Amino acid sequence: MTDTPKMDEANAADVFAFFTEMGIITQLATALLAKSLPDGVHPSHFSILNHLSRLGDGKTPVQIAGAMQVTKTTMSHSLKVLEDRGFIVLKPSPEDGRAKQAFLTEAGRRFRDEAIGRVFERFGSILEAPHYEIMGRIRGDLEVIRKHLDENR
Amino acid sequence: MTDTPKMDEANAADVFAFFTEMGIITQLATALLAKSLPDGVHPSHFSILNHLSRLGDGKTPVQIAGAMQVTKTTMSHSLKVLEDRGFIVLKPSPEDGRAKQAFLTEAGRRFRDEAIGRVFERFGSILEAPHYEIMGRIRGDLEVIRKHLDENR
DNA sequence: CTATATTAGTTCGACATCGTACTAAATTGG
DNA sequence: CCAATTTAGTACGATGTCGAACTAATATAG
Repeated sequence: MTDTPKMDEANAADVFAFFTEMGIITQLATALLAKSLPDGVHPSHFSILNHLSRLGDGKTPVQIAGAMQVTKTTMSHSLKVLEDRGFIVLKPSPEDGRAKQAFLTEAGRRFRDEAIGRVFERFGSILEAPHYEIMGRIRGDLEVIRKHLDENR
Repeated sequence: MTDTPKMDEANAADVFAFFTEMGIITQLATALLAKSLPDGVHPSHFSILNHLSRLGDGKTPVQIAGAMQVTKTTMSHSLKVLEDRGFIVLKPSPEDGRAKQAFLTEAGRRFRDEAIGRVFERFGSILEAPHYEIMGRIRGDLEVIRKHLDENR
């Protein structure tokens, strides 16, 4: 009576279809985002800039890596790219000798603001009212799934 | 009066949250899938085997690439990996001199069947009734979004 | 029919991402 | 306090993915 609800064939098909759908949507959206960005700026780079802009800079690479759900190895590489482009600067943390902190430069902030304009424009020209409705409506459901997966990885 | 519904700041936040949520879920699910597979077998490889098993083999690389939403370059590489592992064989198409066809080998079929067992086991041990309910319920909504993005890329 | 355009697949170079292994700094336990 | 452990970041190699350019085969147009 205390059985964990087993995944049967019926569920399995739904689960599979669900994650497939998720993957394809993510991939299409990422491609769309990539089209809105100048050559050489990867969507992941934009995400980092956007993260620093929205939630404040001064974060450490490990913190950003955690937020972006990538390994610190990847973040180390991405931050180097952003630094080479002059969009961020990395300073040693005054509080922790091991850590660094990432700060947006003026150029980085400007780039992010301009890019987000183009991103909104492109997505806005494609999405229509029913899609906004769906996105708003199922957001809570997605959050439930995401949190559960995150807690059980 | 015929304005395309503009994306305003309110929508924008929802849209952003939506795609962020989608990306994270996809990434967590992919990581979970990767954990269910033996070393050296990438989730994308498994997806190809699964596709051939579910929808029938004999498909051309371009067809598979379309279904998996990757470029034919990527598919060419992936199929080579699968062929090297003895999971598929590529034969020239008898109907089109340019094309090839991918067929599952016995080993490939066996591998897929065993892998999907482990995948179901792992996902089944994590997902619970409410999650199945959500997945089934919002599947149609996701399909709407996916189709629309697919038609407008 | 023949020239042109399209399509299937590969090759090549670039790059994001990851896992492993390493160094240095901080934290914890005895 | 000191040793052992944990944590932040980097270096390196492997691999999945992509875009551009190419070849060969098919389809189309005149």
